[in-house]
Amino acid sequence: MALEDAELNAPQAQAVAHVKGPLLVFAGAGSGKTRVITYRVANLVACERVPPYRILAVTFTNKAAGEMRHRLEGLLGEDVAKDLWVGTFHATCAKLLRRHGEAIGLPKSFVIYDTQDQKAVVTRVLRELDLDERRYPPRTALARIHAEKQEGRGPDEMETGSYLDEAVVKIFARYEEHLKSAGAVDFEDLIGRVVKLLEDPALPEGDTIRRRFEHVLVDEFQDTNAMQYRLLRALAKDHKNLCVVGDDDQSIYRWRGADVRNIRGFKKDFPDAEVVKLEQNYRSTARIVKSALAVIAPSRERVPKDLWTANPEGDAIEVVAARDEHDEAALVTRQIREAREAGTSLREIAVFYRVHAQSRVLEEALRVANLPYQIVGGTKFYERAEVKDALAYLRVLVNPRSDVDLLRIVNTPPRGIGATTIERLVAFAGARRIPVHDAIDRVDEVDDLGAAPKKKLAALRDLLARLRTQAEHDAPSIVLVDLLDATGYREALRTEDSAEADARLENLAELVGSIHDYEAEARAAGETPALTAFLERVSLQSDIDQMKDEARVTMMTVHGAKGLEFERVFLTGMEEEMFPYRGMEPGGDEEMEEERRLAYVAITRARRRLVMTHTSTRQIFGTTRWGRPSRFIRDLPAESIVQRATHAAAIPAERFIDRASSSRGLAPMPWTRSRQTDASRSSWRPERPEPSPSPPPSGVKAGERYVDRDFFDDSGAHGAMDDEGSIRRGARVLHNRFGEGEVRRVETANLGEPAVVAFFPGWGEKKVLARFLKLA
DNA sequence: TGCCACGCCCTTTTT
DNA sequence: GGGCGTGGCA
Repeated sequence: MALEDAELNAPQAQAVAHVKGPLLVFAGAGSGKTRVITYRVANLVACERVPPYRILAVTFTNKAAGEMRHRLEGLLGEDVAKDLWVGTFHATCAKLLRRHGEAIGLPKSFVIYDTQDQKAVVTRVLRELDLDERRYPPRTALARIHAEKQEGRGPDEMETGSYLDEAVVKIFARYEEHLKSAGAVDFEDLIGRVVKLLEDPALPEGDTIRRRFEHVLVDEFQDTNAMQYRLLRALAKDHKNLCVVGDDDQSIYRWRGADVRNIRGFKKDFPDAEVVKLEQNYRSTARIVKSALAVIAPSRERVPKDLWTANPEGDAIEVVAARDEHDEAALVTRQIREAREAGTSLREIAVFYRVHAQSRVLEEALRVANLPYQIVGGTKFYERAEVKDALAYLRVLVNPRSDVDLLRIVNTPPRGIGATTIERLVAFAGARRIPVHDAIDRVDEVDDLGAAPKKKLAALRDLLARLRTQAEHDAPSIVLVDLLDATGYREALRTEDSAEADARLENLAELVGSIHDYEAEARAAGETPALTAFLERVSLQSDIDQMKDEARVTMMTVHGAKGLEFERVFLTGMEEEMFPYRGMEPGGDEEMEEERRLAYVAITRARRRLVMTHTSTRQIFGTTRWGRPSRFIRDLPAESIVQRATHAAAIPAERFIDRASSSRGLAPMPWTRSRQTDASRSSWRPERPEPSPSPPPSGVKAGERYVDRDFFDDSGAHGAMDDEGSIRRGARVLHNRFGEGEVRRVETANLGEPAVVAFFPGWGEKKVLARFLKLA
């Protein structure tokens, strides 16, 4: 029976299983946080006889939700687990709104606007209000709107101080109008609308929802924002069975409204809450745990916790200086290869970076070295233009009022409906405050349109009507396939016959595949596949959810790594201004605190081996940055680390000699360990490089610094990589359609994928994506 | 109207 | 480095 499972008897899980009422669990990194929640849920069902459909467990990512569900299936059996409500904040709210949204005027077929869609709305609003896009960048306005909505304020409740604020209020108000008219919601609305349902005493639905859940459990509670917390409190208002699990040291989403005070002040809102601290780390070696603690310790405001581990000391953490990002990538690649040869599975290896922009060079190096990898995040599949186009068609079929979607496809593929026509149509719709689709229905009334455009618009209207009829009875995948043909979308790409078009067709095929997957899952769950459900799933899915458990190296941002763990972790770009990252605006102490917590998260992902790399120079965003080692490196305990430099970093290029002290002949490595004062620790001011002491002769002992020229003799690294038997200039290659050819140039296609220009006899020069080629 | 080329802009993290 | 918008040209 479930309760005999060894996992259920783990001490940390037992500690909280039977507590009633509000419960706060501080779960340190690697202390078995998810286990706490799953055990508690299992216990509620198995021992307390709580019906599974009356338990709600909320997470932040679909992946976390999926994992939790999976574990619960193991503990309780699929039959029982399927009735549990396990999902992300957003997915859970979407589900509730599908059921009860009509009470607050939300149509059943509402669509969810993602960031791109929201930006399109704001851009349109700016035009309508005749505001200059330069003075009021959509991004900024949108950021402001979200910040307000995350606090639960509408345009009327906004506090205004400046002239800019006044404009934002107008934009905000109009933005909301557009969403309402389109039958659309943004991410904030999903939460906000459910809060509205729950808090409005005039609505019976609030009580219905409240009564439905007897127990509410929340994972990663430190990342909740004001509205999410309000939602939780509203849900648990009557029974107070609210169990929150989190770690304030791992709060890394302040920028998106997360408020650490929710977890730090939980006890104030729920004075009778039981508080449990889980401080034993089961995941990492002692050296890794100590290093993580050393990095988080200087944090100014944290709930005191003593993370400890009974695990062995483990290997020293390697801190490696590289010359530049290519040198860094070569080093990482080399170490990954060695790890694989030593028997570590690639699925147990991860490469982290602070920002996506760092991934390209690393990716290139892994690809050339023939090391399989997956990149999590970055340009997302569902955000690719052709995929968005296809989804826009589907969404228009479901909800014709969605202007963003309609305007996206009105002339895609080109069907002779030009900018002028669209402008007049939109003006007509705007003046009457009706959706654009309705304006097309009444196209004859649009006086300033000529006969030809009217005819074309009418043709589009009829096409969409036909497709809509079909969508009512056919399966979503069939609708999509037919739609791509009926609209001429696929044909347009075929005719284009370029590498990019091939890739787009490929992506569309993948989209059809993902609908098939969805349909299979829906049928397995006993549901009829529906377009709305598929679209909702797409809107709420992130790349981290797509992560496959395959034998390949995982590359991701540190944010993406939260909640995951790997045997071996490479933490790259550990330079001041890269990590801690410094964006356009200077950033305050709060942000520095968050960077520190982010570093803590990164370090605690590693089970056994951790390598940190930093470079002297780095090309990023088109310019060169000179970086000094990150302050987080200097916080590491000397006895837990070993420092090295690559060969290239040890013999710096001439241009550095003036900057560093050339007499020593070493790359600048100003990393004498010293405890910083509080003032300099939390400030973004560039610190003075400390003078490097002369390098000591070295063995491989922790705490020492040395340059191992034999080990890191990668001076020929780039040349070596070219010999890996990969596609390069002059190589003979095979293509499905064009046959055998010779590579003329290697380049990066617009889609960010490696592409080559090759000469194929009988076809001439063709640009093709590298993945469609084999070596001849 | 549609295509292409140029130039300008920005540049974190994500449900 | 790259995405996007604009402007000129067919």
